[in-house]
Amino acid sequence: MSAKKYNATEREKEIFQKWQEEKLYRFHKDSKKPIFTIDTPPPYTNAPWHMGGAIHYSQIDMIARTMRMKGYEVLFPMGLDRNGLPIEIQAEKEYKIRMHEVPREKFLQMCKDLLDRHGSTILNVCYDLGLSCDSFEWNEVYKTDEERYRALTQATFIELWNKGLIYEDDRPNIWDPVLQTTIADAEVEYRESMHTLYDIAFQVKETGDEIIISTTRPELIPAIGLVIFNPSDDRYQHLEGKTAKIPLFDIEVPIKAHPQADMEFGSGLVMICSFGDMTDVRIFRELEIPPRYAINPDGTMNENAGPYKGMKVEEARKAIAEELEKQGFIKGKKQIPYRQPISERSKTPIEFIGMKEYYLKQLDFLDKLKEYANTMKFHPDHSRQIWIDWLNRITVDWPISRRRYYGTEVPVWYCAKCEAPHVPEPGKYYQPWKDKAPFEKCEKCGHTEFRGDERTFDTWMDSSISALYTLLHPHNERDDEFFEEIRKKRPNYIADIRPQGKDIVRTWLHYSMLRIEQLYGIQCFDHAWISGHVVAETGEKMSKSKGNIVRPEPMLKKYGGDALRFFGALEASHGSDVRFSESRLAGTAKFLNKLYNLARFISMLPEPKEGDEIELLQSDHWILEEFQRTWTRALKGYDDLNFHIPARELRAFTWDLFAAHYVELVKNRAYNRDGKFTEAQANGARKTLYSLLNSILRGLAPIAPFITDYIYRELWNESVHTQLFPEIPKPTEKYTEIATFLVEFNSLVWKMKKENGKSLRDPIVFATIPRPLEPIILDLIPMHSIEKYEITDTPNEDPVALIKETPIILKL
RNA sequence: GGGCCGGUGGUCUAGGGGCUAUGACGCCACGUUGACAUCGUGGAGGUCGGCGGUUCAAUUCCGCCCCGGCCCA
Repeated sequence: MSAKKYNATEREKEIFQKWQEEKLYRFHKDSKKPIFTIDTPPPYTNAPWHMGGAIHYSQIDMIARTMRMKGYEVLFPMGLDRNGLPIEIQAEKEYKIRMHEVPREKFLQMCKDLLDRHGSTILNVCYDLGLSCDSFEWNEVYKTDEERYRALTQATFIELWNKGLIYEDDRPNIWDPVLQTTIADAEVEYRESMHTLYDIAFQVKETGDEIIISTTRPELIPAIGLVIFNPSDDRYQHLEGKTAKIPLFDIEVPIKAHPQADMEFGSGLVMICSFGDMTDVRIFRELEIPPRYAINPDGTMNENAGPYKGMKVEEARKAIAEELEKQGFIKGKKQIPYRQPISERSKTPIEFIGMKEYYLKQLDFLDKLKEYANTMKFHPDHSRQIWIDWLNRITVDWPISRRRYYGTEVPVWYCAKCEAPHVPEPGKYYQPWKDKAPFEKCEKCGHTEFRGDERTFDTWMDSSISALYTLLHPHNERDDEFFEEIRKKRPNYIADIRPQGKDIVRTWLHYSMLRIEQLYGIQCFDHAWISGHVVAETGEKMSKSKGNIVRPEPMLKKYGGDALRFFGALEASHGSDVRFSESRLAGTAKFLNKLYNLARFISMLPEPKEGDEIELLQSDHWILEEFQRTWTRALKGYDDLNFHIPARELRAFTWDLFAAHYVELVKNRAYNRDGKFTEAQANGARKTLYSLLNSILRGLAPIAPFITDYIYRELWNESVHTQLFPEIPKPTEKYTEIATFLVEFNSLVWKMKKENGKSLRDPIVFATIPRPLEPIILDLIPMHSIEKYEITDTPNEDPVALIKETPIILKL
């Protein structure tokens, strides 16, 4: 360790290489240690990461390393998520095509090419961060679009099919007109914007009275099914059972009282159409009114819209509003804020359209899941509520089929004659849109020809079994024996922990819990570790449109993986968002340099060997006790998987107390050039320095794995990552006063010498030293070159006042 | 409208009934002290979002309000 500076990026590359060669993080399934399994989120491969991905995954790595240092054999796989809509959208953009207009095979290839391109960019960041996934060394990174994985998705589908949990139904679904597919309610988000609210005049057929109905969507007038008012709305009681005549279109619909009508909204009369929103869907179903669609799946108006047929929804809205206005039906217009439901995939407004789709039952499982929401451990605990809130608002089963190409195929064939559905044996990967049906003849009618289903699954059907896949394939090879064993060891859950972002609780976490409950009747996870977002320094989301995206690569190049990891640990108080700031990142790099130089100093001293005489002085006992206190707090943070605490505690101890005061205090003794101390006493200081450095390195290893390993190997020829956390006795609480007094005393001495233009080595002729520092007097005297001193007491028992009032007299 | 999280020096943040309110970044001044200028020492900078309440004592607990973020109607 001769270099004055620690060149992080250079060293880190070498160290990572060494880890690979040594297969340091290999998961040994036959290990005697208890096993801990992590369901690593396979990052989605449609775009490179911003800082968020880098920080998030380095924290997940801290979980793995923490558990290893606690004595567990850790299964920490790595995968790449490659299925589903996001990559399809990316491909459409990149190649400027529409999926449905390209041959299926060709489109699949386009997606694959893009996925391969982005995948390696992400993995390179993982290497630079020093992630300790087994997969890196063995080229075992799994991909959710490989045959093995898709075969498992299909096998679980078939199993649930056989259990009767899957059904097909033709009902209004949330429809993305741009992507031309059904989506799930978990894939809907909202965009707040101003919309025009039109007050439209309808006529009561029986009386000829005019009634006013307010709507933001006049284009849905041809799809109207009925008009409702609130049962307790006195203004409209007389309308019950009457009929409304619709302007422009020759339609008459009933008027009814219904509690869904909001008396405060517009006139209090509401038109119910097929379909404007989920409420419309519910009311149509409840009152058994046949739907009258006005919008086609491609987002244009159909023949029910009469002259507006063929127009896009927005065009029709405008045209119909204009016509209503022209004919005098518009009685009022105003701009109102409106939360428009949009597809989180295409970011465009959704419609409700009837389609035959497959559904996975989830309503029947909500009670059980709510139970799990209470028994599963959440980090931080309050993130539990995110899932509970979602569980409480689920009202429909999960539509799982998608009219898209790049995904796991729905493994169903239909009899070409009687349409009876057939599912194959689980275990193989099926592509019904191109494979020959694996059936001789129809079970129902005996016909021998089949038609394969052309749809794929919602990509969460794949992602929601990642915990299962990684346990069944501990090295990305099927291993049923291992799976059976681990199932026996932990009868109540599948994987130990799911780390993930808070934004996908209602999807990834929810669906994972649902699937494993359906397949095995148990919790998927013992722990859910939910992290916040990494946002820009201003607190805003990082987004392309704002142009505030920070890529991790340049930061890694400049400051190194340890610094970025340490920054993440320091800034992410558990569960809260992290504001990225380059200047503070640079600040953590400084600490790593400090740690390096501290180690460099210690390494220049001889390390006492076994058999050497060693005498610890009270200074040594004091700093050991201080570390005990620090480590107790740090370990508590590790126990909670809240890395902010050990990062903060260990940095403060290492820099502000150990390096700044203890090292200065015992320097003379450790060198012992003038022989003022016995060799045993000198060894006491050296021993303490070495043993504390050792503990600090092990304590920091999960957070800064590169530099701690580099130093540890230099000094002890072993990897820090095969060690355990320090075993430290409970703090003795014997020297609780020294730190405060020492810091204060040193500060005073340094200040006085400085004010008097003296060098720190210049002697102090006479000093009075407060009583609490008496135990460390042997080191304190040479530290400040004190020639004569006196110990002073003070009548005041308050330690703070004591320092102030104790006359520390210094004569220079 | 409801829920959750948060509001602490210029910026970011720790803490949590009584210490002189923590640390980082930035700023100012000085400085080669046997590991370290990615350093050291010293310094300036805060009515801990607002208003009430509980208490001998509130930045901390309670209520209301304001502001920000996220989620949901």
